[in-house]
Amino acid sequence: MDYWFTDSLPYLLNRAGVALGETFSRRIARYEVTLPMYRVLAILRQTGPKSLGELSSLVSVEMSTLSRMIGTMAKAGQVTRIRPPENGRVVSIEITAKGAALADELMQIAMQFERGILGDMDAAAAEELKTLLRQISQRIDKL
Amino acid sequence: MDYWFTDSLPYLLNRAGVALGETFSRRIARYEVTLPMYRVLAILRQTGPKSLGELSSLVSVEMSTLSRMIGTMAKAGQVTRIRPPENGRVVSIEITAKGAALADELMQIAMQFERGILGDMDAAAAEELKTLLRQISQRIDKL
DNA sequence: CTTAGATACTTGCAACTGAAACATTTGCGC
DNA sequence: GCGCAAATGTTTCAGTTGCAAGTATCTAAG
Repeated sequence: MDYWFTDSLPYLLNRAGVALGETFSRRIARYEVTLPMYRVLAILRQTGPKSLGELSSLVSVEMSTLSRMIGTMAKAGQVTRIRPPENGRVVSIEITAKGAALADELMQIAMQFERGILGDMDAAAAEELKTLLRQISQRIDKL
Repeated sequence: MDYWFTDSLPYLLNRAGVALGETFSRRIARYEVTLPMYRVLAILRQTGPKSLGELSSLVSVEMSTLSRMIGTMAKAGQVTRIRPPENGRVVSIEITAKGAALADELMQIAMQFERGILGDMDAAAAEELKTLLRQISQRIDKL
């Protein structure tokens, strides 16, 4: 056997991803925001309004789940749903001032968190890692 | 702002992980095994019996969830629960012959899958990627 | 030997999720 | 323009999850 499961890419990726997610979730818990919610806020903050479908694929969350999530975020005053007149099927999600402020605060935490993880890791190695991760995502999409 | 969310490590990691997981799940769906179940089978197959707690941390699944999962896997005849006489608190999970055969089959698929993803990627780069992922998991555990 | 506390797992319950059904709007072919 | 298929979200419902409480076993102190 030349295959060792715990050395496989999906295993290592999942392991690191779950660990990162759990730890970061704990760090932002006091803001009453879940990790997927933070992702939505960060993306809206940095790239402007998005439709549900776009958001769904950007944050890797099922549209039905996301629809409900946006509902609670709207109730919390972090985002608003807007039906653009030019296309009544779409729902454009926009971040509010309150949501933007929250996003800024959380992204500060995220920055520190990432520094803590990458830590003394070689900056070039970190960039290489990210490039490989992007390649993997791309490659799977067209698999 | 020197921070770009969609270039952050947790984001890229999650994105790649979800994509990998979804695609692989679809590939093994016809065996009536979920991805976490496959992980359990693969680990038991390659490293022998494990307690629930050990399995839980190895596959990054909550113990309560895992306990129920092992229940359905036991019903399906893939694993057995054993109370070792020397320690009655622990439950030792062992893979059955049927489970082992299934694991072997699924790991073949996983091998092909991984080859498909890494594809033409430089073998050294892939190894580097894995090393970094291991480092990240370790680093978070002691964060 | 008894009992308090720790460990390891299981189960009950409320909350959440995903797939499928539904609703609405748009665009296309005629 | 009219009817129908496709696109986009929302809602429903059955199944799943995670936390907290419960159970069983072990360890150790007195």
